[in-house]
Formats: sequence, structure tokens, C-alpha cells
Amino acid sequence: MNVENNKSQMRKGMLEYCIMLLLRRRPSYANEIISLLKGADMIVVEGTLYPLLTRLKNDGLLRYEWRESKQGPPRKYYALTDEGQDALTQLDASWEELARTVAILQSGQHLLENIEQE
Amino acid sequence: MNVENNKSQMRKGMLEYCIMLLLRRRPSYANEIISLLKGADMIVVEGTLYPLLTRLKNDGLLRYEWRESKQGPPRKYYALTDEGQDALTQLDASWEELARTVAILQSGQHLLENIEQE
DNA sequence: TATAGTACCTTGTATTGCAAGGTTCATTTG
DNA sequence: CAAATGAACCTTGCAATACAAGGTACTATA
Repeated sequence: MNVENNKSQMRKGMLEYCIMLLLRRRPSYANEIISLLKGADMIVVEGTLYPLLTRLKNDGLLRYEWRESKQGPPRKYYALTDEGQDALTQLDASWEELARTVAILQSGQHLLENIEQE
Repeated sequence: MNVENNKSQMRKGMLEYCIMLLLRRRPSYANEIISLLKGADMIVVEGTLYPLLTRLKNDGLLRYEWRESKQGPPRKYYALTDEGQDALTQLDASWEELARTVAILQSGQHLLENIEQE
């Protein structure tokens, strides 16, 4: 089994959450998001990020504004909308639930409540 | 945004890990796996599980043996192979890393080491 | 003026999970 | 004994996601 592929698969669906967590702090643009996520040990590439940002914007969870840069072309700074903040709260809950599920499975507790009647 | 879809997306790639965690305790068969996972608040359906078990078996991480049942047709009991146990150890590490990443992003620590030079 | 760097975006592919089917075998019921 | 029920197995087609590999436009520097 390819370990890298596994980590990649685990990331599926988590990226959206991670990016919104980033933007909860302050607006940011694509290349900065990539480098900030790298700082948190989560690798993302442009081809993944741009469609994701567009999708979240079309869903009304993000908005953006153009800002000039001192070192190149203007940047699209994305920020959470009000609706995006609500959605993020729900994602927090989903993450909690997922983490709890994994903890249960790691501990073996799940077996206690499902005695087999074979 | 559809919250259910999000949870579904978060689960992507986690199922493999969760199922192997289950089998770490003892061998099990498909319908039992589904009910045990449900006991840990993770919903899985047959159409997802059967291809996954087949894939893990083909990758050499699982093996199975037929066992008679007292209440119906025989069952395919899946268990981890040695290789599967090694892979599971790696998945444990991947999960640790993912959880740590989320914790960092939730806390906002990632911003500290990436001061912007705008 | 040409090159390098930054920022934006698109397309095609692989993988995954789900919905909705279907088959076989053992038991129970009429 | 035949038919219905239930448990177990499996497959196919679709939608969503991430990635690889490209491409375009603007700014600054050599």
C-alpha cells in the first residue's frame, strides 16, 4: 500500500474545512493559503485549490476582493461570508464527531455494545 | 451548503482506516462491520463496503475465510494480514498528523511562523 | 526588449463513496 | 413440498474530489 496515497485520501473532504479554518483568522489569497497550509503540514497544489475556492464562493460561503500587491499582479483575497461562518461552525461539529468515532474505534469500545449472538 | 455532504466528504479516505481499526480487534464480516461502525456513529452501506474489502484483500492487507453461520448462508470473515497490520500502523501515524494539522489550524498557530512581507 | 517571477485558471484522469439494483443459500411458513 | 422471507454476497452507473500538467496575464528586473 502506498502511504502517500493514503494520506491523500484522508485529506479528501478535509481540505475544505482546513481552508475555512485558515480564513477564519483573516482573508488570504491562493498562494498564501498554500504556503500557510504547508506550514501546518498539509500540502495542497494550485490545481486543487482554485476550483475549491471557486466552488465555495459559488456556494456563498466565501467572497473575494482584489487587492494590489507590491511584488506582482493583484491578488484575490478570499474571506468567509456570514453564511460561511455558520457553515464552518457545522464543520467544527462534523470534525468533532469524526475524531470521536476514530477514538472509539481505536479504543475498541464499539465492541462492548454489540455483543454477538452467533 | 449541504452538511450531510460535508460529513460524507470528510469520511472519504477515513473508511479504510476505520475498518482496519475494527479488524485489529478481531475478524469480522461485512454486515457485522456495518453494524459495528454504526455503533461508532459512522454510517456505511454495502455498496461502499464490499468493493473496499475486495480492494484491501487484493492489496494484501486483508485475508478472509468462510465460516458457517447458524442463521443463514456462510460468511466471509475478514482479518488483517501481517502486511495489513504494518499498513495500519502507518495509518495511525497519518491520522495523528491530520489531527495535529487541524488542531494547529483551529488554534491559529500557523500564522505565527508565516509573517507576511507584503 | 526579453526574461523571470507571481498570480490567476482549465482540462483530463484516477479514486472514492453512494444509490440502486441483482444473486445465492438457509430457514420458516402456508 | 412449494413459496416466501431473510441474510449474505456482489456489481454497475453516477457524482464529487484531488492531482498532474498544462495555459494566460501582469509586473519587475536584467
